[in-house]
Amino acid sequence: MGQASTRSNRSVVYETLRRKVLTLELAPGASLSENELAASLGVSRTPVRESLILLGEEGLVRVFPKVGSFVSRVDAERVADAQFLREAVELAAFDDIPETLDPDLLAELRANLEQQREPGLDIERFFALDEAFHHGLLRLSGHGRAWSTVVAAKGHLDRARRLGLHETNGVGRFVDEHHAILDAVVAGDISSARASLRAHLRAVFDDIEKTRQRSPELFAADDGTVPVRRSIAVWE
Amino acid sequence: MGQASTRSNRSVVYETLRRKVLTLELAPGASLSENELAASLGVSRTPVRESLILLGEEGLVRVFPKVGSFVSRVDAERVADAQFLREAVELAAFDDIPETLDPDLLAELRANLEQQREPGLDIERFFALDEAFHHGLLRLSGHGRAWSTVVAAKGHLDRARRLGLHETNGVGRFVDEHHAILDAVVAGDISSARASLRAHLRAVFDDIEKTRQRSPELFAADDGTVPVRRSIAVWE
DNA sequence: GTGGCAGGCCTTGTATGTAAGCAGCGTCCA
DNA sequence: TGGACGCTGCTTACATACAAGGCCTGCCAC
Repeated sequence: MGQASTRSNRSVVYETLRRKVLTLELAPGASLSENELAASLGVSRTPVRESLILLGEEGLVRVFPKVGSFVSRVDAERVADAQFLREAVELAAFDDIPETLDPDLLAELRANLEQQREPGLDIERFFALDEAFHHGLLRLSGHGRAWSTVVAAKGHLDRARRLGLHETNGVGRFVDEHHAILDAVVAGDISSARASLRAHLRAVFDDIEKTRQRSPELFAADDGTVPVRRSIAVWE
Repeated sequence: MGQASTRSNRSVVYETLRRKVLTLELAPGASLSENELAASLGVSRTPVRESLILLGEEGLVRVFPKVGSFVSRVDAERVADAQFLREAVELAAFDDIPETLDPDLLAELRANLEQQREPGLDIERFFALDEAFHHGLLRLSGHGRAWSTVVAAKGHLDRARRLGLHETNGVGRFVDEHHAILDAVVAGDISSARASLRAHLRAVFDDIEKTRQRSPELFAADDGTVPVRRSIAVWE
């Protein structure tokens, strides 16, 4: 493998696979053969296997011993779990926001929101900005490191958001809510900020629920049975 | 390897190592050579290596490429992170407690508390009961599945509690607090239950902080440098 | 005595070989 | 026609061989 940096092959493979799963480029239920992936990526089975194990721990992949590995289906229960967790963490963080905010961080958040307003914003770009914004809110309260736990748990939530994208009328409303939240924080009105953040997170979740009611087949729960082998086209 | 069940070697190795790290049987800073562990456990390097990777992801082990793997030191920052996360999740769950509690689950919790009162309670037994109790509280509100995320994040917290054990005057006080929490829940006084739970979790954390101030050397932060090689005796 | 360099040992990272097991399909028999 | 059985091909699980690089020790020069 010809990567120039010092990063391990496993890191590269893991992040590549994770990104493809989260963006639905690898569809739920798709087969993930160690051999095929290794050949596609030009590495041996070892780093691929280790990546699949890690993704399995996150719930993004299911490994059936001696049978096969598959992208996990978007499980409504796990989506709800992730929603509960992120809401709990993000709201609790607001209790610890200091009186005077870190000016550099605040400037960073404002710049982020500016970019969210840019016309013709690509949806993947929006998701990246959205992530950075929520992470930034945690950092404001000194709890930035808790974000990694949230990230690890909310894979199903992220996939569900993408599933419902074509049902959403743009992201402008979410951007407005982001502004409202930050404004309240800057104004020192924590209880208003909490209410705005809660409403925002609930709105995102309601959007997902709407999608689920319209297209329940996208949310077929993992019931422990093995998906149809060689199901969907998979890699490249 | 002669295990009779169908569990994979990796699961066994992972759980064994994890338990030994959490109980401090494997001391912070101890060297964890893949070869040595494989020989000790009678398996090959593969399942050992995969377990170390998973433990690394949890923050319980640090892997230095081409140098060695070591039990991570108890990092005060990570302890605080875990405390914040568990408090956020457990308190948020109380918002969703139903009017009528699951009677089976309630009986289970009461039985648990009974066992916590048994005289001559072994400390490891208490920790197991404590875990089950807090997990049960989450299950009461329908958020039981979030516990696994908390568990994965609070490894450092658990080790810190054990470090301070000899400084604690028994666990009776904690048991009393458990009773107070459950009583408030049963009485339907959620705000009182929240207050009791928060106080309880803070008390646990304060105990840890006290230990840290008395024995800061136990909490030497991981600074990215490699621990002294062959530091402490390690396995068996 | 002290500083620098080199070699050997140990480490993890990766590749590949071997083992064991499930699924599905085809065949054969009733 | 339907059902059971066995084979074939795939999978992951585990073991092992090889590669690449850091650390430590000891020697050597100054």
